[in-house]
Amino acid sequence: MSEKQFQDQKIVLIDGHSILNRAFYGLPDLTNAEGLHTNAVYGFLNILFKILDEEKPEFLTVAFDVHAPTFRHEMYEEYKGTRKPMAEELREQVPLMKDVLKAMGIRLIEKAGLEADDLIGTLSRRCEEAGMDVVVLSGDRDLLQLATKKVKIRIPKTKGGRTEVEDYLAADVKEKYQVTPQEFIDVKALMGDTSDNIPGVPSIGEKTATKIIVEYQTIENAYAHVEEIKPPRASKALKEHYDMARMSKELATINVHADFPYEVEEGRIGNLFTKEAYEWFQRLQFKNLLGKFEIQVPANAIEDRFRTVTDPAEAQAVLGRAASAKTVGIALEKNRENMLPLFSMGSEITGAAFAFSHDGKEEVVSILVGGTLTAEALLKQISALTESRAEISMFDVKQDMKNFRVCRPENVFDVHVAAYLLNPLKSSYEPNDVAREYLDLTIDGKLSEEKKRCYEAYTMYQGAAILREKLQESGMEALFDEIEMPLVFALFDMEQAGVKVEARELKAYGEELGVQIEKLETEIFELAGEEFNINSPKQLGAVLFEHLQLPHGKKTKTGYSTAADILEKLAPDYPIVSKILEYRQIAKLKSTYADGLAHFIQDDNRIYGTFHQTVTATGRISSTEPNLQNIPIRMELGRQIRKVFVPKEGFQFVDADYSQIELRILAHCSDDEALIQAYREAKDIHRTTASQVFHTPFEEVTDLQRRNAKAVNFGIVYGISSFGLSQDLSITRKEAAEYIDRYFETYPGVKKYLDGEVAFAKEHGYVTTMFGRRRPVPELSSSNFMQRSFGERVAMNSPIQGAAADIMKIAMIRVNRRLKEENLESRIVIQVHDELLVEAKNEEVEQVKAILKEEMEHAASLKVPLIADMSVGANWYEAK
DNA sequence: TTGTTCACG
DNA sequence: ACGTACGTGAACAAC
Repeated sequence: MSEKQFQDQKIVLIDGHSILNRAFYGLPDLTNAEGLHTNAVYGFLNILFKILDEEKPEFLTVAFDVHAPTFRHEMYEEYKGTRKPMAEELREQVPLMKDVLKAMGIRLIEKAGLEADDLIGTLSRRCEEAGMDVVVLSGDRDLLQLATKKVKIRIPKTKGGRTEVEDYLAADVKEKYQVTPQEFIDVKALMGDTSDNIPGVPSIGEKTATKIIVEYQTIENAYAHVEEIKPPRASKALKEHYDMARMSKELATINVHADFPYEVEEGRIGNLFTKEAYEWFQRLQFKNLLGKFEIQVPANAIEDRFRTVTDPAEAQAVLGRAASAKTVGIALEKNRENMLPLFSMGSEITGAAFAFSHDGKEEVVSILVGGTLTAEALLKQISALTESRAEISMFDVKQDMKNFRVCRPENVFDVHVAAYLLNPLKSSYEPNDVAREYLDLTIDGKLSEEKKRCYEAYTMYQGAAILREKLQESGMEALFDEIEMPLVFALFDMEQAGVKVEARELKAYGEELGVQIEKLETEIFELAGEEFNINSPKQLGAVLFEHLQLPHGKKTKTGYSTAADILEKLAPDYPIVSKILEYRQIAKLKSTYADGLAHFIQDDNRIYGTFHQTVTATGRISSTEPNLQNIPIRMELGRQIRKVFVPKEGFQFVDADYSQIELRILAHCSDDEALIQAYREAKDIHRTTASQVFHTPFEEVTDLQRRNAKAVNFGIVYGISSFGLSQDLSITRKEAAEYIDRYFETYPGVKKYLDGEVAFAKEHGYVTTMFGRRRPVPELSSSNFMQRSFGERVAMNSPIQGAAADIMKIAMIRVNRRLKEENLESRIVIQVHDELLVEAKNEEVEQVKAILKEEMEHAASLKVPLIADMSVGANWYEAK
């Protein structure tokens, strides 16, 4: 190696086994489709890319021991005599790792008779002498002895799921361990290291070892002054075991003068993202990492068929052919970030891709706005296409409607919604996920925008047929066609309507809360005798349960629980606790509702929230930005906020909510005679249950008995457990179990039904609602008791909660349709699971009430009556 | 980002 | 012996 040839260039040296080991224990078990374990390889690559990104080195080499070492973790277990089975899952990833690194063209080094430590030590020394900057990556602190001014040791640590890296130059070692890297060896020689089979000197630990070396630098020098060493215990130990210390030092010293051939140039980093690497990443299903590849290896030849068109006449011709196709996949691109719904007409289309089959030939065309083709013209052409008889397949139709007002309910297929129905448990349904999962088409890598759009359109085109078939196979085609797709448009209308909010009154309400908060704060600090952040569970826990010594209840992972149910038990005895509860309540109202809602009020005094159709596991709708489904009602102070939700001038609110829809569904599905009878006779169901469960005449049921029975009824719907019920009612588990037993004696059909659902779920892996909606229950096959119990509760709850959601969706579609067909100006503005809020024109109120009642009560025909209660008011508070 | 708390059905 | 009621979303603190 010629002198200073590589001056100021940088090399990264990696301790292969050690990093692989770290990655393995830092990540949950991952396997690819073939069942290969991949977590260690995946973790290694992530750390590798992170380091390369930060260091930007010219050279890279990964060192391995020739024989896979017994991993540190296992040796420790062995030493403790509690050895666990060999981590075969890790062992099998070693050759895999090497293959992947080779595919990326990375220099590997391993030498019989030399440990990776020695290879790295020697290389780091040689490279430093060649004038290079050296970065050593290892999970092992032994390598700290290699640190110099130019050799940086980097040690990745997994901290709460994320990897952080500790960096050590020579000075950093000194700072942290009080000794130089060279002296670090001597410290270790004294203290020993069981995991590395370094004996050390008995009775000398880290503290004493460090003290001795700080004073004497080496064990040899320490031995020369052995009589002076304090404490006497250490002095004696060193005198007796000096040989051991010398031997330990030898063992602990990394050889930096090993003899093996190596040319720096061999480690030069080339293109890591080779075709071979891409294939490996695909096989191992590292889809996040595929994005790093510049080159796209086409999964098949479709990309060759992509075309880009910018000429208006040609665009017209393409869309003309599309209009006569059976199905057209469309992907639209807009210019600006999503606008507020009210002004969304301002979004401009910048391009669109279309995929379809014409005369037996597939076309995938990207049309670009610009030059002679205007946004307006393109949008017009697209509108004409959506008016044709072709089935239009898109992703997230509601969003495209907001941007461009395209599509008709009659001929549209929303891939997003279809993918959700097929598996409602996923957290996202990106077009690329759909392509990979259903079309076996991996779309990754850095692609031009046009190509991305082509792929998306192609996915929509192919996806429509494939997803439809899957929906049909799983009995959800009618649910999709008759409920979910029409609902897209009902939700769109609802979002467009928005809801009016009195901004000034909301502000006044918030200010009033602010005054109360300040007052409470002062009082709490007074009672606590100190000031602290009441919003911090950690600080609050410290004040209550440590400083003030209040009896604490259960603990959370991070400390004492300060949840309301714990504090409520203390409130009667400690005034500070009830003040805190009050503070919490009011602070929540101010931050989340008063201040939170104010953000969303537009210039027209309306709030336009988003209602999501593809979020919940059960089929319910969810609401965000803001969440309009959790506006306070239970407590009077919070309930006041509903007064700021108002209908516009000349309108009133009509609110309609289902009466106990879930219990009625339970009655229907379980076919339980007594429950059906009770509902048919329009009896007070909680009182009836109380009367039966507590063997008390109907007329003599006490309020407490009724309240308890109500909790049991709720519990049944949630998938009852005696523990849950006992918590809710503050009774013993035994008593709760008795309530449940008596409930099931009263309603044997319910017991049979719930058991049946669990059995079905165990056999098939999913449950369904009466409308065919599925929810997978993977937890049921878990070996973990907790998980499995959760699965059982889910199996009992989902068919009921899901059916209620289905029924409400049907009602919404029909109500919305009738409001429009009957040319009314009234609109649904909010849905809260079993409740619809309608902004109704004064003259239309009676008609709206009739429509709501009729459509809600007849949305499904059950064995018991379905009842919806109506109420009219000048704000949401009054209309409830 | 993750955990805790709490608002709703 | 385990440690829970079912389904959501937002604010805040702390890592």
